[in-house]
Amino acid sequence: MTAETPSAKTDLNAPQQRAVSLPVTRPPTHGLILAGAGSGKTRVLTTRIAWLLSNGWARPDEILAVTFTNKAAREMTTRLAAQAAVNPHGLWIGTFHGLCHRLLRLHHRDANLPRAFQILDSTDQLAAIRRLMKTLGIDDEDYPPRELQHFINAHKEKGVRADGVETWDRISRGKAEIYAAYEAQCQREGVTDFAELLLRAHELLSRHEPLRRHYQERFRHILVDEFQDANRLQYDWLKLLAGGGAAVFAVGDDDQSIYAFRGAEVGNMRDFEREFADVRVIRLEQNYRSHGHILAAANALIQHNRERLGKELWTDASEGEPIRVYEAARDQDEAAFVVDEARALAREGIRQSQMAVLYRANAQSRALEHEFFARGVAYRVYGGLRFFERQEIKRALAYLRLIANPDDDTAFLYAVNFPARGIGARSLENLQAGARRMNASLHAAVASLSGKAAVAAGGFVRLIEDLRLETSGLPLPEQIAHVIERAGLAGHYQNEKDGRERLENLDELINAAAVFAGGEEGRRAEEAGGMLPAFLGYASLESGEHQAGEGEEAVQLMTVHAAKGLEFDAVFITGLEQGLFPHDNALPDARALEEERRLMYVAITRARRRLYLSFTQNRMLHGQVRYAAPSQFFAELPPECLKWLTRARTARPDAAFWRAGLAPFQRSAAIPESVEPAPEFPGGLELGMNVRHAKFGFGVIVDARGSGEETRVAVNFGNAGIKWLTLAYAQLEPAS
DNA sequence: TGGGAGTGCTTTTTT
DNA sequence: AGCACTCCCA
Repeated sequence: MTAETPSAKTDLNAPQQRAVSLPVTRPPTHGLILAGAGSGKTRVLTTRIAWLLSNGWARPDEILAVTFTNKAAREMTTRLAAQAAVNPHGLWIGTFHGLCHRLLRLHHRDANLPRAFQILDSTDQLAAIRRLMKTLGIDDEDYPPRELQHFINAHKEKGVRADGVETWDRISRGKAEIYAAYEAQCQREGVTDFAELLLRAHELLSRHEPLRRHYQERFRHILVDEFQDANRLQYDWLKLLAGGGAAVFAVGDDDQSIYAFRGAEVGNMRDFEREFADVRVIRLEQNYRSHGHILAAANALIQHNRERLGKELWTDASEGEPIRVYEAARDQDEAAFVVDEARALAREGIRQSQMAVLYRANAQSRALEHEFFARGVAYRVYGGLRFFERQEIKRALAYLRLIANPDDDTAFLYAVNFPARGIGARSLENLQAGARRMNASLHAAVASLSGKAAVAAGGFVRLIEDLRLETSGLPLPEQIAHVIERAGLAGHYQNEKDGRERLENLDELINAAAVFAGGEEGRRAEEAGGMLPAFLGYASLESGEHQAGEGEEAVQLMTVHAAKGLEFDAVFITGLEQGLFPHDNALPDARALEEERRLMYVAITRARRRLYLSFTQNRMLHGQVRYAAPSQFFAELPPECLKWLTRARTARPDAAFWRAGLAPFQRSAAIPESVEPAPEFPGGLELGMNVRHAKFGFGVIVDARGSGEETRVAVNFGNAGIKWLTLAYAQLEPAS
């Protein structure tokens, strides 16, 4: 039976074939593969690698494959391993950050880093900045730490050190000074942050000629996934590495660029074409994933963007089912709808793990989770609170970090008085002052204390020293288990009322360490002689999501960002309300709005067969009820692709309506809580209807309370805000 | 010093 | 709503 069918799945189409077998020449021919959603991008990448290897064009160690997320790197490794005759172990496959980390560990001396240097995650980084400002005595009113964090990272991502920052006034000079002080602090403590990994690795290679030559000559083929997400520094890093004549094979889709907010520059794709001598551009436009209606909707939507390289997806597949649209009164109802449908789909034979519920922001998951849980439908949430970011995990890691590197002040402060050992704020202030005087770490400054504080802090220093001695030579999981016990974390959480789950997580940490130590990275670290630092690095770079529950049969809940690169039989895109998706922050900015639209494009193209779009009239967010009109994206989708499960919103707001300044996601005036929601209200009006008011102009009815003559309605008038009006007096007219 | 109550801020997205 | 942070009392 199967032998008769031409196996479209294993054969490549013509452009794919051209990409995979792009000739290997000298000087090199580079490839820029513009690969639309669902056009077989990952397959082209992995097949290209297999092709290079099996035809003898390259040895495994001559290949470098870079991705942006750990998930993508794992995926690529798995798919390569599945291709016969390819042993993925010799290859360097990883994220930009992971590879730079690896490079820096190997050459920490040349990079001017201590052997056991650590990586601050964004929370740690913010804490470090706050601490720094305190030491410097800088008011955080003048310089909000978050802003500084962004300032520092943005500059690092452009490859700019503190001494290269352009300043023009007092504030910018101040920021540059703090940046410089932050660099010095990190250097003294032996820590890096995410952006530092890239910048440091770039500097290492650009300054150290023999090393640069070594890697330039080693990597003959550099393959890049999701190239549209590269920031300036990452692009420069590639350019540097490829400078010795390596062939670059970059795959990307400008329509799926959704990380401009953190520095990704789609412009890199144009620069690449210009700056690399011989670049072949190949477009992959045939979509193998989605049914016709879904693809048509995606195409129509993205056409509203102006800044595009131009590309239109097409498919052989039939139109398939229409996209179902559902309007709910509130977020709970939306969640109930999703769960109902998920169950129905399961009865039709779609596996739960093949269903995804997507949302714009993590905060939206709560209502959904609640409903899934209450109805006993298996689900799994990605993102949100990551494993390695949990409080108890960070506490345990802080002790481990101190064992590896006692100068890590961030870790010191996180561990020193937890569990409580009588080292309070006062002692710590003294300690920090001492450290500053001595220009030394807190750990080193403990000797400068006197009195009771000296005893307590000295005890802590001794504890760290003891832990180091007691665990040295032990296998990693046992080291961690010992630290958890001996540092008092286990005891502390045993006594805490909801400490059970935390203890379980700590066990999970030991587990994760065992897995790490047994895996390839662990083996590599073993050889390099630094298992603990390597594991700590891994913990910083890896969110730890795949640790538990991977591959379980459950409905997948995640943000749209997290869904990029994945595909599902059935997809629910929820919270399609103006102000939420697209998000408020993006509305005034045309470029940001285009990014929101690309995000929506990514969301739509995740679906193979079935797609649901849903929105609510009001939603509980940040503890407040907010009201909204349907997302403007509804007006950008072809009506013939949509099937409204609730009353069709024919009165779609047109462009002029939005321009009129309706800001539909504004905070409401207080709801009259005591009054029941209106069951119905007179005058031919209803919820969601566009109306006109003599004084306030156009608006949308977003809520109604009371009955009969007492009926009051909340109308969102955009700039004028939300007003509660008594229907009997307000003289509202329906408007289209 | 440490815990409990009170206050204000968050949340867009992630390595 | 939840969380971090501050303030106040045992």
